[in-house]
Amino acid sequence: MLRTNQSFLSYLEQLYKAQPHKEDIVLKSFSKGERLFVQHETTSKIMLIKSGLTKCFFTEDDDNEYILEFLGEGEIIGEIELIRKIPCLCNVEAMTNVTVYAIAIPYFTDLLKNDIGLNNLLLDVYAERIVNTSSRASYQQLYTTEYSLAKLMELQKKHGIEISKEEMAAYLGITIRSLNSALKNQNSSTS
Amino acid sequence: MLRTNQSFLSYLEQLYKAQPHKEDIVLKSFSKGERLFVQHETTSKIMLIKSGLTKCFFTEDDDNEYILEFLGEGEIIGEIELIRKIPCLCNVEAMTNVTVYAIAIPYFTDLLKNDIGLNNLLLDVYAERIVNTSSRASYQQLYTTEYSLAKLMELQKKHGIEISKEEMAAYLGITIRSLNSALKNQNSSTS
DNA sequence: GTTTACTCAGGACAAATGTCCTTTACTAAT
DNA sequence: ATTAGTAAAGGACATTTGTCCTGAGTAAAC
Repeated sequence: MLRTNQSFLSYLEQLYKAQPHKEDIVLKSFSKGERLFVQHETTSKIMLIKSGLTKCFFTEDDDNEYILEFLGEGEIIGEIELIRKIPCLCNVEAMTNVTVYAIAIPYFTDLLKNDIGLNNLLLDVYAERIVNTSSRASYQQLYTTEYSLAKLMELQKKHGIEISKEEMAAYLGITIRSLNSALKNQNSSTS
Repeated sequence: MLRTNQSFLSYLEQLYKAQPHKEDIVLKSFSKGERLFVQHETTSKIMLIKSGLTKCFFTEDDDNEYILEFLGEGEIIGEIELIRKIPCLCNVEAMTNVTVYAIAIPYFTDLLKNDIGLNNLLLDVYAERIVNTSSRASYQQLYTTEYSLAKLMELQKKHGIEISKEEMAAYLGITIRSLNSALKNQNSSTS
């Protein structure tokens, strides 16, 4: 739901500091609302979030959004597209101000081929993503909206994150109208 | 939807042949209906499908099934659980007679640590899985059942696979009753 | 041939979700 | 203060999906 990865962050911090000319990995900032990646476009950098919160989402038919995940510190983005040699699968947008390590593609490709440490870190990230995505696909099909909604509210509370109603609906794959109904039901059953 | 991986298959074939005592990788067979993995149980082998077709699915509340994917030749199973150090995430059941390469865990762990070729192959598999799973989660939320159903029927036709109605419903995350309605609608709109 | 048992499709109705539109409330301009 | 504009909430109704159950069709048992 909200993914972070401290070990990947410190791994990259080391690489960043170890650079002689600071040209393969550079720091970049994005303001709230800016897009780090745009669906269907190609990218020239791989990024790893140093601070801040982003959402990763599909847009279908130009208005319908579907949020895949919220990504926080230490999450890497853009490398799947590199590995698969495809344009950006989805949009990544800053929900707060965000700083990232932006990694040059030739440098990253080289790491992929030669650094088993990076490979192991990536495999670990991917394994976790697959577990999460699969479990979520399953329970969004098998359980009620209210269950997923409750989890989302928990997340918001726990991390002090601001998630708009639009974003909640987009994460749950329902309309705002339905979200309002679900929220109403939830309140009436809780109080 | 149906995943296969020829390059991984030939990679493992080579490893299999290269073994001096044939003890780290052994061939195993499963009859139609047998389970290669059982959800929540731990496993002592990683497997790679040499021939046949399997389904990978969650069971919730002991009766409700949700099929994640159909896995064919060259697909590896059980390694995510090893990497994440968790019990089996889901069940894997033979839909036809199946043969697999069964790989000893210490041997596989060693490969993970030292063989960059395996790491690269796995990363490629994972990247594809994440792309597929994400896209699917998205379109199952945003599109109609009929759309997904049409894709499933295509798959069945294209590969000459037998998918029961129960399995279709489990893949689509709907009940058989709803599947019947969807099938009826589909026929009336097609003919 | 009749009966029993089992499977499967679909009818009847309930619950959930979506579409469309009205109401409400708040803000800004005059 | 009045009006107009805008955004959010929810009412009314349609569609989709689910639960429960009936009835048709088939196969096995007697």
